[in-house]
Amino acid sequence: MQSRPRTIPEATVARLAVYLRVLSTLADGGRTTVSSGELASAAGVNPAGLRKDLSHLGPCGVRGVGYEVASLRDRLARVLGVERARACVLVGIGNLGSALADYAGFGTRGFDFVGLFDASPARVGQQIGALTVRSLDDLEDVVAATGASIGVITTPAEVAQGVCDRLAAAGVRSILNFAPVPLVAPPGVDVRKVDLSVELQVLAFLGQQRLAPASSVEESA
Amino acid sequence: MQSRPRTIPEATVARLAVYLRVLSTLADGGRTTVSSGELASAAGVNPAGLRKDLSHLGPCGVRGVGYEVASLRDRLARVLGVERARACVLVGIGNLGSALADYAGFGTRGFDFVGLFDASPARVGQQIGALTVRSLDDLEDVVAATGASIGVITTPAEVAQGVCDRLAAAGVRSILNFAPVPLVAPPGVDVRKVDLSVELQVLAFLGQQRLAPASSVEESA
DNA sequence: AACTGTGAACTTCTTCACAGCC
DNA sequence: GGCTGTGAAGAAGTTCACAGTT
Repeated sequence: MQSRPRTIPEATVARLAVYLRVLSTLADGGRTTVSSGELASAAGVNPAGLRKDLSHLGPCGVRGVGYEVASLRDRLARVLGVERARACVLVGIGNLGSALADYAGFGTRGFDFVGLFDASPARVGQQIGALTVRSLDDLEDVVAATGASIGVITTPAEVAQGVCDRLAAAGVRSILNFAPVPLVAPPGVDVRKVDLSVELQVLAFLGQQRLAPASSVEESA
Repeated sequence: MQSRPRTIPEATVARLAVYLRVLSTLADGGRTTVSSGELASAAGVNPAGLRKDLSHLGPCGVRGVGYEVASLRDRLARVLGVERARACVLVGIGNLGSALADYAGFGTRGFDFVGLFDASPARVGQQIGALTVRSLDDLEDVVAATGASIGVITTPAEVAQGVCDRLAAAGVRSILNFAPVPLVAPPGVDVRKVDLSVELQVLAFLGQQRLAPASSVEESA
């Protein structure tokens, strides 16, 4: 009664989200069909990998022809759950938090920010987009009232674990953490981390490693 | 005349940056030695994996004892190149760009922002931290004058490729791209991408997949 | 002829288990 | 005894090559 494997690999899910974006652009441009090669090149991946990614959803294209842009787009949107808007709360309204709260990219992809929170009285009351920053004291009430299932943490590292605990206890099931500290959450709560300074550091290291391939990793004893 | 392999895997480099941060915190707290288990737990990784990561640098610890906090910290800092400050330019001073320009985490990790650029006259002249936003027209001059080797792109997707081309032509060797579009760069120029809406989408999908493990990936035909 | 879907080879990353050293 | 360093096993992800379909 079920032909597809139930789980899609994480790496594939990330690429599906990229394909969805490319397909939306193509559809807006009036394009009706596209081949794996063309789609892969627009998404920055290998064509065979793209086909393998799509194969997790079952047959998506027509052999000898390619993929139908609009229907593949809709299928990806359905699989990724873009249709049903998911309520998100964001804690820590510093520079980064403000940027994310205002980031238009989220709204069109199924995410609906329903609460912005900060511990600092100076921040509370501030208006960002359509929302007003609220006191961290209101966190549990808002999560309960909105049924928010996703939380984003952009606080300083020192308080991130405490915020994580409160989000999990309030019923949030998925947390995106921008604070530079690993968080532990109870079973049933996913945490995903984005570490901006690590990204820069990796980039810089790989660049320097590429430039000096013949020398040892360290030159001093 | 060279005992270590010349290349460190990318996944390992990312974790080394995390270990460095944890070690700095431990050192500031007065800690002198630490075991792989403790360090791994603070970094959110498996102890055996941590030891394997460190093994790429050669022997780092003392068997039966552990690692010396300060010396391991210094060694990681040296390997990752934190000592020599690297000049970075940032293009696209919207909300996200402003947040990154102001992000204190970069300064302490070997990155020195030397130029902020935006195409909009309304942004030019704005003060962020110690820097003034400059016109995009000045990009090549500033890169040449400062020898910047790293560029960060936080522009809208439509102009990101053009900015990438100009950065590469001006001599930037490593680019961190926050625009939601894959960039192509000439050989010798690394591009690394951070896609915030993909991160949220993956998080949301994995959460929903975990909640519905028994049902098929899609329920409608 | 063109292009998808997929088993198989390959590479990369992670985890394990234990030898070696303090 | 305790902990590091590492070869070996295992898991995950990527790429290839081609069978299958229109």
